[in-house]
Amino acid sequence: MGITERKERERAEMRKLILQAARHLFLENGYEKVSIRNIADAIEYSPATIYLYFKDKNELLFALHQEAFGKLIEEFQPVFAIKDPFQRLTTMGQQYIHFAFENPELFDLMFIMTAPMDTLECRDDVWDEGRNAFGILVQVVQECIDAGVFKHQDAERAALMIWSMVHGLSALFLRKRMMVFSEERRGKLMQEAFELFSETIRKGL
Amino acid sequence: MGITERKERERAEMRKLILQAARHLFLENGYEKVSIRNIADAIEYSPATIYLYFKDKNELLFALHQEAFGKLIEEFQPVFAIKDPFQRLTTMGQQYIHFAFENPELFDLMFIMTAPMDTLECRDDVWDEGRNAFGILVQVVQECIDAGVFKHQDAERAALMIWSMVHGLSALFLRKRMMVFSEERRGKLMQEAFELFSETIRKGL
DNA sequence: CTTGTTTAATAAACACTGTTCAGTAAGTTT
DNA sequence: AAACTTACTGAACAGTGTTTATTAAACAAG
Repeated sequence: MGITERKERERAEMRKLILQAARHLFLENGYEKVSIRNIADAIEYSPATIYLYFKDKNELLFALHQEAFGKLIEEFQPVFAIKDPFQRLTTMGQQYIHFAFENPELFDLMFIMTAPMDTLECRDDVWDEGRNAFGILVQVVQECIDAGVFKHQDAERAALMIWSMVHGLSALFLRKRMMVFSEERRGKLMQEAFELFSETIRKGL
Repeated sequence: MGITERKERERAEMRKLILQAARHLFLENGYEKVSIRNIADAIEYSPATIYLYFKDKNELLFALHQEAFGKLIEEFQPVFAIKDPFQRLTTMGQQYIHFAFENPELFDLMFIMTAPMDTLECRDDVWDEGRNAFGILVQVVQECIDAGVFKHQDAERAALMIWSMVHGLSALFLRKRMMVFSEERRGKLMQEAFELFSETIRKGL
């Protein structure tokens, strides 16, 4: 009876179709302007159909959020080829910021919006995507410790500190709080702040 | 002719009444669940009336955002009494995080939501509130430099680095990204990360 | 005091939103 | 061929921000 399997396949394909349309609209117009009806129109189905494949909009956003983590980790791959552990770490930080700049909507979904997190919370699940990505950072920090670049011994603590700095810089920018600086200075100042941070932890951590 | 002045006074009072109701509902139920109709109901006016006093919802949010900066700076006052400049700085950082924890909705309005910033952007104004608050930080950092605590000489650059770290920690928590850690460890780990940062800049900046 | 004019407030509508549910039509099983 | 299951949808519900024509009150001028 390959029939149940075919149905399952069709179901998975429909989910993919919905996500594909959602992703497209999302990246094109930004989250705020994408409604279930828009997605339904794009795939030429009724809005109600989407609810047969996703519990609600948050679950759909969560699925996109998962996808986005795949993309981030993919883009992280080149840094693992860098030999020097400290340079591996700083390049990773720069990559995080770069990802935020180049994929503002995805970054939002991954690290700023609460909506996708609510699906996790209501079924009190763990945030695997975040855990894994953070795990990578912890490992790179650990390698810096092992190489004697950092004197401090708690990799997780240090990783959280680094993540916070790099995330803060990105989030303040994306949420338009870099408006304290003139448009011309903004980019340079952010780059300088990041470099200052790198130097500071190299000397002081 | 005190008549135009009275009208102006009445107008200001109405604005205050709207903001008061909005603030109340906002803090009670969170931004997402407060509609113009809710506010109108609370003050027993028609929804359309609100549009006679605020261009749109964003402008209303911007007004609340301004208020919130007043509260933050008010709560900053005690730190200026601290003599040691470095301790003044670290206490300021802790105060920022504390404010985010205790006033999540206000913090959101001030530093995370884009909506209130959009009113500034569309009338290409400057973000005075952010400028002033950041200015305070820059000054405290400058005092650390002057006292010889930091070797690095660019106060603004250092201030942006510090703001980013402290903001990142707060924002990641408020937007539920501390879910990478178990509920028990969360608070302690954040505190430790902040202290590690303080130590690191004391030694390395 | 009665005009004419300005102002403040509103009811109603517009074009949306996420979500639910009864009903239909096709696919599958007996 | 009849019974059952599944996939899908139209229509509705209860909300959202915002605009506009209309009304009623406050004010100014003759």
